[in-house]
Amino acid sequence: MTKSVRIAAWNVNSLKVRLPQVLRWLGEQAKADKPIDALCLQELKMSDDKYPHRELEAAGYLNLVAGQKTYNGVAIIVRRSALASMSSDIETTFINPIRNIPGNADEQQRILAATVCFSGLQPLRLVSAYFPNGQSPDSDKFAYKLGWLTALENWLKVELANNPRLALLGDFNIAPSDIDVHDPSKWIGQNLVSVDERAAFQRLIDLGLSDSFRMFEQVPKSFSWWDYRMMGFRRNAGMRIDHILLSDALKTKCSASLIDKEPRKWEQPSDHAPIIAEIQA
DNA sequence: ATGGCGACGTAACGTCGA
Repeated sequence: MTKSVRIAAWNVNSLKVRLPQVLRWLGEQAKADKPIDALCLQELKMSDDKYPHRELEAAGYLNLVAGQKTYNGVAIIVRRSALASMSSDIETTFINPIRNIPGNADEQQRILAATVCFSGLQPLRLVSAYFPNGQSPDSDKFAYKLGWLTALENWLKVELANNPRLALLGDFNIAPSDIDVHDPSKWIGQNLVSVDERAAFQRLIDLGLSDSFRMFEQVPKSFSWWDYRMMGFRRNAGMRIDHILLSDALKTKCSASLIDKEPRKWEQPSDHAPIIAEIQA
């Protein structure tokens, strides 16, 4: 019997508001016999003490959290029954956890990494990432974004050497190519698509990471984020800025990569859709 | 069409996201 896991990422834009949808999505995926074994969340917008451990544990998931009030905040959620040993202990489930980029002092909670051992699979190194937005190329926030990207690249080089089976999942706030933008002519040089950001994305690829989504045939105009304004979703005026990057060792094991637009259609949705990659043993 | 939506904090709007 072939063993596989589904790993996913979702920028929920406030877990306080979106918890019911996270639970619904996890439940529907499981019911459809496509359970999510690991879910990396971004933009929790809550401190650690507000995290809904109880509700998610009751649904069968264990949680590692790097929270922050108001902005940012990331988590890794794993399905207990998919683990190699059905632990209920966070310390033994999430091995070698890392919060933030080592050596890069930052108040903003944007990186959470841990190694997880699923039943039937070699250990997986999961990195839940919320890249800075950048606001606009002439802003201080953009300079922060570029500095952060360099720090990430330098850290991941080491992390990949130590953990060959690595997945980087989350909201990259970069549309890697013009086909990831609904109207590229309107976006030339702007935040999310600028030459500097795309060069930084390419440097991550050059470390030995692959954009799992582009390993498979996809329908044109596939996006992961749509502006709440201007009826962005209804017009499919979106961007593909959420990604699952896989190391070479995982790339060969990946059997599917997709964006699930369904939750974006629900009442009071996040502006991002969840993304999924399937990894075979 | 440069604001439009939505969440947050603090208490009727400003700030931020992308």
